[in-house]
Amino acid sequence: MTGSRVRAAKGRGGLLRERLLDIAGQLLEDGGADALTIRAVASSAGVTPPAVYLHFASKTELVHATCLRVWSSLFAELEAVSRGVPDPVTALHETCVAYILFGLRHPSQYRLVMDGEATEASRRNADACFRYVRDKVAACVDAGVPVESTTETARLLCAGIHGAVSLLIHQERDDAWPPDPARYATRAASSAVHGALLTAADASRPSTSTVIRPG
Amino acid sequence: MTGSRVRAAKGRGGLLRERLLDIAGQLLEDGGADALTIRAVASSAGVTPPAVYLHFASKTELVHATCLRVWSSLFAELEAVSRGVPDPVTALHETCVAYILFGLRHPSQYRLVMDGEATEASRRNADACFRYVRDKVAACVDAGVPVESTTETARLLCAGIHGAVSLLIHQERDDAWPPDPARYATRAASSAVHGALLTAADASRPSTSTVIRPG
DNA sequence: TGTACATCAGTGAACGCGCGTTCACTGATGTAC
DNA sequence: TGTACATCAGTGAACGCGCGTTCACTGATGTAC
Repeated sequence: MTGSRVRAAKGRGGLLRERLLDIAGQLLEDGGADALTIRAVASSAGVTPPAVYLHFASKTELVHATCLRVWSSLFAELEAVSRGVPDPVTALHETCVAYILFGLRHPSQYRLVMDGEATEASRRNADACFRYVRDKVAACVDAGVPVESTTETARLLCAGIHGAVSLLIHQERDDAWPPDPARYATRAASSAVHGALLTAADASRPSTSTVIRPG
Repeated sequence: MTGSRVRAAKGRGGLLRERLLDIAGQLLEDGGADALTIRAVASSAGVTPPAVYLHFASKTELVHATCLRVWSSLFAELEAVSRGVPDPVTALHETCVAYILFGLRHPSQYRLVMDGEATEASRRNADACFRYVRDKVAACVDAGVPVESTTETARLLCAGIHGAVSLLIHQERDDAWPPDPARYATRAASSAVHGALLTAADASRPSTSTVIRPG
């Protein structure tokens, strides 16, 4: 319903495709996954529903393409943040902070790619994301951080940072909570990194005697 | 479509209500939240859709009642597990393990109450669950475990255990992964407990020098 | 003990809704002669 | 340079689907007399 749309020139049909993806991302951000319908996207683009099928074979493909964009921007943010950080554990921590902040900034997008149905491509991207974190963990191991299994450590770490995002996204967003997203992300990332590395180094279960260390 | 159903006797209309809730839980477990429709529940109970409205004012109320059951069983499992564990950190750890195992055993139920839309009652139950964990943390603090903020520690902990469940639920369930859910739950719980307590005790960010401790 | 009646669990058919998708079409535009 | 034509972006109307929900009804059953 964006009123006066001019029809694309002859070779330029692909322009609408990009526009539809922009709009899909916006609808997702504004109204969540339920707002992402063929009709809403078309209407928002000032076009009729069948026009969408000129560029996407089905709704599934439209959603799929939207997910790919989300993954791309996540990867871009992750890669930007740890560039030039020499200490590998610090770099890992920064990566986790960036991950959490991305999730908090784009809750609907995050939900779509993480909680949405597991298509083949979404699985591949989640895998790539996991491998990215695992590589960061491997760099820590190379630097002398003791872990039993790099893969398991990365798994624990991913669980921690995903949980930090997920818990916040799926709950109270109305109050003044969190008061400071950056602080929350930092502490949650610290908790995930410390927890994963400590657990990976030492298989003992926590008890009062293991967590109270004489200062 | 359970064929030969006998109609309830005169004062016994409430029996169908319980039956509908049993079936709703089963549908949820078998087919996820999308499978939980008025028509499916009715059909599964051998009854017509309007009969459901004799016991629930709307679909929302049916879902709501189903959620209450999930919360109840989660609380019951949590309370059973730490009974009689003297060491408070061990009790906290056992609680986390039980939480994670519950989520892994009932993925669809877990998703419904955690990822579903935040109704007032669902928020109240999530709050109760959080307070339960926080009380366990408080017991650790009473025993001498140093934390800056009990509430924040509990928050980090909940993020960790929720993430452990969520990550596993939303992904690869086909492969032989996890090879051993009990082991996964134990390690993820250790990671969450260690991470939360360590981060709560020491606000420094992780770096290589802080995680490599001379053995 | 027999019968009329109010009660209540459940039925059957239909409603409107938004959805994804299809199909025959239209009309502007670049291109070949 | 002018014109016929193939191409291609998009339209308009309609389809079937499953959903939640409504409404008038039916028929068994416990109860009052």
